Amino acid sequence: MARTTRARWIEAGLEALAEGGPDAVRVEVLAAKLGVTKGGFYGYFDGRPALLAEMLDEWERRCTKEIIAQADAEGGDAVARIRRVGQLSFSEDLHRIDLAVRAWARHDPSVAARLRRIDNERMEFLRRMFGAFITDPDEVEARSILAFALAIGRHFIAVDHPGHTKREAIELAGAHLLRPQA
Amino acid sequence: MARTTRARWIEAGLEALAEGGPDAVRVEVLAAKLGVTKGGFYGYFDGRPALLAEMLDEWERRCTKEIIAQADAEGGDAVARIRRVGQLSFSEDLHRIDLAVRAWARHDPSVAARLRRIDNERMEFLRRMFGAFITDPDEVEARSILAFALAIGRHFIAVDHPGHTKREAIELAGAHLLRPQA
DNA sequence: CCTCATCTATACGGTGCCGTACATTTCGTT
DNA sequence: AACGAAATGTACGGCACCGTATAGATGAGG
Repeated sequence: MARTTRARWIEAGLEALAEGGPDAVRVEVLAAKLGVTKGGFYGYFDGRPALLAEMLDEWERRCTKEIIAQADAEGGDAVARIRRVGQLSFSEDLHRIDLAVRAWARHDPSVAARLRRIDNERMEFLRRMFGAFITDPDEVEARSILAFALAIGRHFIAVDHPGHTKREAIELAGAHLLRPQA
Repeated sequence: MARTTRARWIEAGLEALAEGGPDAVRVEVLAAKLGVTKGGFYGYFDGRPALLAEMLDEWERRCTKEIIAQADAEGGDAVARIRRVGQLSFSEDLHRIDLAVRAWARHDPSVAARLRRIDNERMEFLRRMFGAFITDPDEVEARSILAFALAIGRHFIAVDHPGHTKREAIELAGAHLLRPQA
């Protein structure tokens, strides 16, 4: 049994969310993508809103559990850990969903509330890391925000960097933030 | 005549876009909001896609013409001008549309192309301004990106700042970027 | 092999929206 | 005041999707 499991619906939902935002998460469209009809869907979920809620649960789970734990566990100095978070927590695969959730949160308070929990955890992590080599708390806060804003903002900004690849340009900004305190 | 002008449809469209994204721009909904039926709409526009295109035209016009010109015109030193751009170009009213366009651009290449034009202009402005008191071009690029990312990213991040208001925290980050070169 | 629970396909009515066709109102012009 | 163009209202067919009902397929356990 469980030929089209609950998890597969959620996965397909997250994929659609990443691709086209919450409005692209349509039951019949997901069914088609899964190669079935929507017949079974309503056995698993109490309608479309229920699916959206469970998608958010799943997203939240992935963010909290897997990411920061992993980054913390592997050790290394503060700079190395920030770098790793910049590549894990903000890794491509998860990021597509993440960015879609952020856009979604801008006009849905309940999503915004969930995002706030996640973001506060990430921000706390950044503060700890910057705090490891910077003493001035205002400076820690400033760099933490800038690092966060860079990680998110870069995906919403469409600029060319004459003389650099986009990646190099972002690296430049990252290096600026990781510099020892003046 | 022109009781419900072309401009009113576009304005309502931009408002809906800011509020709920491109999927919220529905002809019949806008009509209701304008207190008319959709009867007249198709006299002005060649369907919904045409309205979306013209909305983008209007947004683009507002960004380019009015903003940077105004910021440049008023003069002042580089720091003052960056600050002004941080409050004009990134002013609340325009920003709501701006952010919606950014989210939109992530899954619509034609929108992304328009955004790229706009963002390159803004980035050029930032480079000029930072270039006025920083010599190292890599440093200029780094700070420009960070400033841009902060201006955009802060609206997609939902963090609390213990001991600060959000505004104060952003100010901290801004001050960090505007500091004279080490 | 048969049976029952589980999952799926099909069919249906309802809703919100698109775009068109045409009738109707409104207002400047004569 | 009457005309005609511009703007609007009304009505229609179509589409995509939701959620429900029900019948059929499928696979585990006897």
